[in-house]
Amino acid sequence: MSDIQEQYNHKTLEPAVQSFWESEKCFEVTEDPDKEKYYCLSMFPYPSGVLHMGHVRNYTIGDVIARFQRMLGKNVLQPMGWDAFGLPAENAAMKNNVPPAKWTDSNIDYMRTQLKSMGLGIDWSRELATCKPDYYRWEQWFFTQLYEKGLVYRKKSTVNWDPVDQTVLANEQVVDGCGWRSGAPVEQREIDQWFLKITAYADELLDELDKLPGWPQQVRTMQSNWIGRSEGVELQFGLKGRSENLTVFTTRPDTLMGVTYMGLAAQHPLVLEAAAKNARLADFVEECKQTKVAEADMATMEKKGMATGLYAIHPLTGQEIPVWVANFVLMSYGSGAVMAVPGHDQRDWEFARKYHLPVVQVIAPENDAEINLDEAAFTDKGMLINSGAYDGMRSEDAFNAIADDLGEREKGRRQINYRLRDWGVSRQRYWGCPIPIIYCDDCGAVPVPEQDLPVVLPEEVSFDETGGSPIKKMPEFYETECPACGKPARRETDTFDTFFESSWYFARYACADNDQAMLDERANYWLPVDQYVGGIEHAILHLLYARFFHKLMRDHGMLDSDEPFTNLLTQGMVLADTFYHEDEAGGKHWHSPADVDVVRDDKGRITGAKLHDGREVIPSGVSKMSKSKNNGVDPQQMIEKYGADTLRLFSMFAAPPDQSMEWSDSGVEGAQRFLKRLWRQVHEHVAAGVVDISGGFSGLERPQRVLRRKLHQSLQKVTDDMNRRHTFNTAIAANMELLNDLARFEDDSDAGRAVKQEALEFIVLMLSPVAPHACHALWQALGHTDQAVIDAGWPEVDEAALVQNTLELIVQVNGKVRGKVQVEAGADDETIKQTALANNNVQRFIAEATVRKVIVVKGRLVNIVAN
RNA sequence: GCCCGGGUGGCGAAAUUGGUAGACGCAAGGGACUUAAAAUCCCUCGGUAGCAAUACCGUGCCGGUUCGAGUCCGGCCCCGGGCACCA
Repeated sequence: MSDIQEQYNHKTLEPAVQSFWESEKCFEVTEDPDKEKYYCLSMFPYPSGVLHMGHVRNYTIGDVIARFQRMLGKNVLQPMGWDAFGLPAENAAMKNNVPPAKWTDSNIDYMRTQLKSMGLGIDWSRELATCKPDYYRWEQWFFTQLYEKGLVYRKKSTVNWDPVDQTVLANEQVVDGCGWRSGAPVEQREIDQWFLKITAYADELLDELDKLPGWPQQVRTMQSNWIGRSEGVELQFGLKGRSENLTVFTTRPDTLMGVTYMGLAAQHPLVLEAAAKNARLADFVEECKQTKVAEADMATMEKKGMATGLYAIHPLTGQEIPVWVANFVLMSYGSGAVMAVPGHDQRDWEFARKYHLPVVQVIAPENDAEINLDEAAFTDKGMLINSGAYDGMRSEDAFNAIADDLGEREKGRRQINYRLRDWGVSRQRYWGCPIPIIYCDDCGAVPVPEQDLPVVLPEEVSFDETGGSPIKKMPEFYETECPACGKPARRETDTFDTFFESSWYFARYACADNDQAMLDERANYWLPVDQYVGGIEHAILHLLYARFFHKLMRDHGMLDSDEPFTNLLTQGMVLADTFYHEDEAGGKHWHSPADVDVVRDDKGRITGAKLHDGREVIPSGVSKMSKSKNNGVDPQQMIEKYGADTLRLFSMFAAPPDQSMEWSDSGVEGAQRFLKRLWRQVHEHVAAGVVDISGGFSGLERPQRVLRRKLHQSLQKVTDDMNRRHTFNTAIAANMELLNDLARFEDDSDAGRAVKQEALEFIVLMLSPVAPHACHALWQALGHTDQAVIDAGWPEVDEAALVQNTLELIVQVNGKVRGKVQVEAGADDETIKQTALANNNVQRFIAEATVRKVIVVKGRLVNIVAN
């Protein structure tokens, strides 16, 4: 690496620097008690085939942070692996007739070379793939441990069923209510599935959100709302002529006297019993099954119901209340029954209006506000009316009085409820980790004993056209013996939700080579992850499951920490322009931005767009890069054309990491222009010899002092941007500004060249996390031939260089800027006031008025209030 | 429908704790260099008026708090993410 290239050429530079890092094992790390550790983790990719720009953005952010922390002297771990189980492999298997394992393996091989060409500082010795038995055996083992602890159970739950293909469909595979392959309307079907008791950890998962100041507030809020802790009352309504009760939960017991009907889920046993004797009700129950199992669909569908003929008994008044079946009540949440208060709940109100059920007001506003229950429900708290003994109480007092009265009569009790539901982990799919359970006619469900693990997923399989899981049709897989009694038994053919694998991979990286245990003491050295980086779309599910799993592993004695990720950065999406043309039938055909030239007017506004062959297409704004809009940009082509440094620089410069980022070809060219300009300026400087600046700076002339002050101010800002704010776009902009100043700084004196040497060195150091290949070479060019830039420390601010003698202040009159004044740095408020009032333009605005007040904001501005 | 974000020049954005709105970059226009092109360098660049100094308007919409609001508060509109089987 001694030959310095005069011309910037990423094609020779980048592979050379990458092989230096590889041969020197620069990023392979071990536990070092003498150094502060820093674990920087990016969400691992699904091996879909090729890297996309979302990956590039994610891994560049992670790499910039990792490299910056390394320059701060920390022992930095940055690992990588593959979230390798999942649905796309099965789809590809059917489309291309290749087994998912083979498809996945070759995707991993290709994507690994792509990642390496990005120049990421990754410790590849820890690489893992979740589809390998040496990984998933441990989650099978852990599942059996959780089973023994009672944290795992089996219950019926609802899935999307394709009645033609006779398979379970993922929500994604249901398009407009029909199976995407068969086109048949989907039905809900209840099947036995395995669940993890995440609700047992609901309180801790909620409370510890407050102990995660390094997480974005929006993610904490979303998780908090998802867990949805609410305090209310669980109460029983009797049933006329029957012995059983209906149990419901309400957060508004103060409205109990306003209950006018009850709602039951279509799958509720009482409804099914009634439907057996009532054909119309049976038809309605069938109709309720014709819906996709997704909350958004449930919430937006037309609310429908039907009377069951049953009557509930009000627990306090003894009044008879009609029991309805309602399609929006779900059997799988709570008890499958709700009490309806149409006067004070909007959904109940709409249902009541539709079916002419009575609406009773039992809460009145505490102020004299007018309300009209013919227009909408009144959902605020207030004063009780029409509620017998409770009349005149405020909602809060009535809550307690009614809860107490229900308690005394043994009809109810206070209860904490969660919106969070237990985690269903069963999937009726092939390409996943087999659930280690054996079903025996005599012994029931028996966990696979430790010595028989792993249950290996057969990899030589073929799919039929229905897309059903091949192992469900493979007796050689599912026929086995009961581990308890030895009789013939059947192996579970469902696999785990792929969130299972991604819930603990961050811990496995610490000890991926251990074939004796899931985790070892090295996990406690590296965990918790200091910085986690990934897409905002994972704000709830993945991050909540990973937090839950971490606590499970802690409570199993494998980890000491309470939370897996100390700091979280949620990156925004990558967007690009879209273009289409319409065919005669009105169908849209999307064209890749790479095939389109935009047409602009003389102000640069886009007025139209044309394909390279001249055909007109319609610009349709920006949206997330996707196959459906054909607006993806291939990172590999970008790396070949411009180099990894340019691609990294552009993706960090175009927007702050947590915002969405718009792709721009000319923006990429701008990034390359800047790198070339830096390259040229460094080489022009060193052509006259490198300068030794170890002796420090003294006796500088004013322009030299000004440049040096700007340099150290910029360093201060960039350090804060990199460390605290993670606004890499403004860190890069500050370096661009510096380089602009430096280009204008023409001073070939010894002192001038020393100032320039320092500035160039700092710029190279500050940019090296973003553009590590170019900065590696430039650091050598600047005379550091015995030290790689990754081993150079982050530069330090010279406080003496920051000192400023005069300050420029803004002068406002009534909040509007009217002038600028120069004052001595130490000037007192009175001097500042007088200087401001003396300003010519300021005088114009206060001459005719009386000065009422003068506000001096130190170091910033003076505001003169006058009228 | 529910939860969470976002909306600033022609475009991506900046303004960090309520204190100069538009840093930095892209696009565009003008110029230098060149036989020419590319590359590079210099200048202009929110709108209106003005030779200019400067003035008025301007951060999705309506209202409020404040000496001062892109930033805080209330109400709306639009766009995006998530909603438990895409990952």
